[in-house]
Amino acid sequence: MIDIRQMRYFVTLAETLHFGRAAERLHLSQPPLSRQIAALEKDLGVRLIERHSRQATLTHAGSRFLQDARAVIASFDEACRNAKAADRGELGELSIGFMMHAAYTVLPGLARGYIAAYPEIDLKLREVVPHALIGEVLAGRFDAGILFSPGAVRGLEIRPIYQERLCLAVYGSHRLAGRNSAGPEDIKDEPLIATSADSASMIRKAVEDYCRDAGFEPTIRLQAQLQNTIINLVAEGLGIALVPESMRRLALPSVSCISLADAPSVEHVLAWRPTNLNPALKNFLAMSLPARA
Amino acid sequence: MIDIRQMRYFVTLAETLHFGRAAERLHLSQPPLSRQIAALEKDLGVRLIERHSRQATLTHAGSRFLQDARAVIASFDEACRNAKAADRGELGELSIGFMMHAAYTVLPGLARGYIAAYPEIDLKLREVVPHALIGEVLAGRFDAGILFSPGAVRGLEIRPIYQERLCLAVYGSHRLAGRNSAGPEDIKDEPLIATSADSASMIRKAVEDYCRDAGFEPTIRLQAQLQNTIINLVAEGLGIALVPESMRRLALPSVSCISLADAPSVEHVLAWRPTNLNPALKNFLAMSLPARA
DNA sequence: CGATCATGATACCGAAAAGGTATGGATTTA
DNA sequence: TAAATCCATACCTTTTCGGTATCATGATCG
Repeated sequence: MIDIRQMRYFVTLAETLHFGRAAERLHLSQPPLSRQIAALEKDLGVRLIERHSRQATLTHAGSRFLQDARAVIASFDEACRNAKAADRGELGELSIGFMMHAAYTVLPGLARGYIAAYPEIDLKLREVVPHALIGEVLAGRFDAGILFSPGAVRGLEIRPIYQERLCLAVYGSHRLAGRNSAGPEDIKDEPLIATSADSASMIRKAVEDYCRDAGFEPTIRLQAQLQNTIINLVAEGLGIALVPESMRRLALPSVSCISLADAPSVEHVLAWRPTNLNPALKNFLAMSLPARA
Repeated sequence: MIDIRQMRYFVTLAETLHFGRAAERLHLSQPPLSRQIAALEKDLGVRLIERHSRQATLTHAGSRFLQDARAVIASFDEACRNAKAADRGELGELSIGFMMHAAYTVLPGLARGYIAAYPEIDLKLREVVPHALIGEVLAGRFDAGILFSPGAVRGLEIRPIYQERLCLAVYGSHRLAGRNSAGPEDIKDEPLIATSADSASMIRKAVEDYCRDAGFEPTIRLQAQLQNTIINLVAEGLGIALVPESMRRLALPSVSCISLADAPSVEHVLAWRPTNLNPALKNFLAMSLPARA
């Protein structure tokens, strides 16, 4: 049966039009080359090269076959290279699910760095509401997720990549609006706006712990799912809120963010299934280490 | 070394994810398949398939390799098919040089028929002034030429494909203008417009022979290279001319073409080098036979 | 929990194929 | 006409391939 080796032989022969020199270039003696070419022609049922006493010439079929064989060999070699590249995690696909907060903190740098280092990886990024993310990663719909630390989850490996402090968002006419910093005592009797426990429970928990450590229960007036909503409601004067510092970016002019003494913090983590064999994931994880600082 | 056979094995294996069934489909027993896959993986330095006790799964590199291998195999098989098709003259290139007259007679039908029968042949048609055509065919710049019969030419095979009669082109106010037919006696003392001997010598020769057979020498007043020019000069009343009947098509309204008794004729021939090995030429020649009538 | 089954790997053997050396035949060159 | 060039062929050795038999490892089932 015809194989790629015969194609390589033929291409070299076609380039030299000389059995002896082609064989030499192939690190082969001349008779095996003659035989392989003859076998190739026999299997194809087509004469590819015309042997004259002085110099050989390609037949029309041979010259067509030369074109095609070059293309086949190139794609063959590329297939082999691609397999290795895919194995090294330099070629393929990597899908990352992330919660919205990550878009304001670690995601941009991480994605930029990864794309620059692995341009051949098709990086798919999709935002997912935080509480759905763990399930999606577990189900294999994402190679990794960026979310607030959910504690230990069976079947997931988790690594902190970013620690973010909360700050106090107040509306312009609020009594704290001009302050540089605030402490837990300042929010003791303030009605707070917070995320519902099921959407971004880590923030909610951090807020509650912060208040409890100071000896009181927070007064949650309003619950919203999205941080944008919370900021908006603060702007409308319906209450104040503890929000991640990165949310400053989407704070409206009428909202000011005040640093908190001993500010509570929430942790961004990477989560992935340790059984995930996507080689691209390894590189992504390796790259996410230096970015930790 | 990796070869295309291992790729085929791998593709089948990847499609079944089962060594036993893949081997069966390949008309092979299972151990050789296992060994070939192992060898493939070893040569690539990449694990392509994960063996579990219940079912095998592709690694990421394997699934990439599957895509690529399919493409390689397809192009490999196509290269082989193409070589055969090229050898049968169904794929490749065929260049035909033709004199202008052919565009009014045999060329359109021939080209249409050939293109319809051999759509994968890149048919290159180029008009060439008649007296240059023989040289170009001899030099190999055309696979064949369509021209007036030049008699025997060393190194060329020649085959008549069309016999065309000459007719008499006269201007509107000429005394013969109303006639249905004419004979040699009618042009005895007429000043004729003819092609120069070096451009379309066959027509010139046919005209001269026609007159000489009737016992007189033609009076050539004007010589032109192109038939269009001749027709134009006739229209301008500078003389009358014997032109191939197909030239009626480009006759101006003021020119009428009159049939000649015992009309002289010129022969269109195909000319090609018998040493030309282009398989497409054989088919073209075969096809030009039925068109002879 | 042990027997059985399914699945792929390994060991070993004979057949096929590949490459090497020596040489022959045809044609060109000196 | 002798020498040289070039590809084909003959023959041998080595390598590779596929086949059979068998083993190791988990999964399945009574």
